[in-house]
Amino acid sequence: MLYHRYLAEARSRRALTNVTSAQIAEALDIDPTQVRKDLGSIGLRGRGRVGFDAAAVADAVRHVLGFDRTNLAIVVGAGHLGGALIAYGGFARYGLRIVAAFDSDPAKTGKELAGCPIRHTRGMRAFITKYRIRLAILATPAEGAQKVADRLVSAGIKAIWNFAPTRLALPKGVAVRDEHISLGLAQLAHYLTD
Amino acid sequence: MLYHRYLAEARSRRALTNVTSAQIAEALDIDPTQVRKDLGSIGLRGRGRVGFDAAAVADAVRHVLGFDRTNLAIVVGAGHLGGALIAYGGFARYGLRIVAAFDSDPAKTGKELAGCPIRHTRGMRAFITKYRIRLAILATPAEGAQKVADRLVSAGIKAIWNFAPTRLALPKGVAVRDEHISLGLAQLAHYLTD
DNA sequence: TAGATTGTTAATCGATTAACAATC
DNA sequence: TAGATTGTTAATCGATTAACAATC
Repeated sequence: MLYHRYLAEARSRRALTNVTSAQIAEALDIDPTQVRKDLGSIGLRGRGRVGFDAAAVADAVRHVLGFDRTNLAIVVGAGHLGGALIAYGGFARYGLRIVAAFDSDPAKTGKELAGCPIRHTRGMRAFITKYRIRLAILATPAEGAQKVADRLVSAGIKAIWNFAPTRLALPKGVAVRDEHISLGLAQLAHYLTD
Repeated sequence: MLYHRYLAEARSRRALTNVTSAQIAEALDIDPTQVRKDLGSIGLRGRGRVGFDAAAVADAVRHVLGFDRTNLAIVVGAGHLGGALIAYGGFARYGLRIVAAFDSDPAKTGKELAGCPIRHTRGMRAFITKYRIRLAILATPAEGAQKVADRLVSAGIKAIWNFAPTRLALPKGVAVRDEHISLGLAQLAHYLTD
């Protein structure tokens, strides 16, 4: 949901206590009725002539999105992209804590990046088991991705955030979210050729 | 569209000459009728009992997506993420050619990364004008993003691929594609808390 | 009270799916 | 010819929008 970002921004700009469905709708470019329905569906009631309690909405949205619970995660693949994901501290406020990165290249392992240790993939399974990691961020090249994913799953990973530009075949019960960035590129390229 | 990736993969696996709407639908988990409609809408006709000419479909899709025309692009922000985007060579086959990167930190400028020169943002406007760049990839922190975007637009940029975790306000006529990665995270986090 | 805003039901719109004659 | 697959029209489904009485 997009509500989260809007609320975070709006509240930081000015300390507003109430927000109407019309305001949210305006900012997000959707229908006010839609906003009222969404908010209603997660148990929020507004007040006539006043609107919704901004803080309550923000909290409820955070809760629904799961951002108020911390998930431990590992990054696999400490190349440029993996490094970017590790170094970007912004995931913390979404409840994501990257506790380690793994790479098969000994030249990369043994160091730290932004406080995050980079280990060799040898120890990956043991680490996952030991810390009961359920979420893995896959930032390897496309080639090895499927193999790595299989290993992750067999070690107990329940959700994979896939940045490798390939489609993974995974058993049911494991959630995957493909971040195929090139799709966005397609839209822009299309626009430019008009 | 997702057709592109499927076709590229399918054709590399085995040299197939014909492909049926059912096959594509199966692989992409959509309805066969949908596939026939989409293909029909871009002028492709299939043949009864045979299907579609795989090569023709691949070409037409590439054309519609604009991947058969090369777009020059610059990256702004040569941090971890910017570096990842530069180093990842995969955009070339989508018709994107990153010709330079810009950063305001003198410690980063003057070098090359994967054959791509990293320059100081001072010279950005002149560069955009000189090479008639229309597409910019924004990989700065959220804070400076809006300012950078404004400068890009005033220099003639027509499309911005925004990786900065913020919403940009831009004039009409400039296309923006927000790559808010955290949305994917939200989905996964939600799954894990079930 | 008066009026803005909600919650919800009904209507519209579009997209997805089913059905089937036409085609190769 | 026989049969698989298409192209397209019709039906279904869901999501979005409009309308309006209830509420604060």
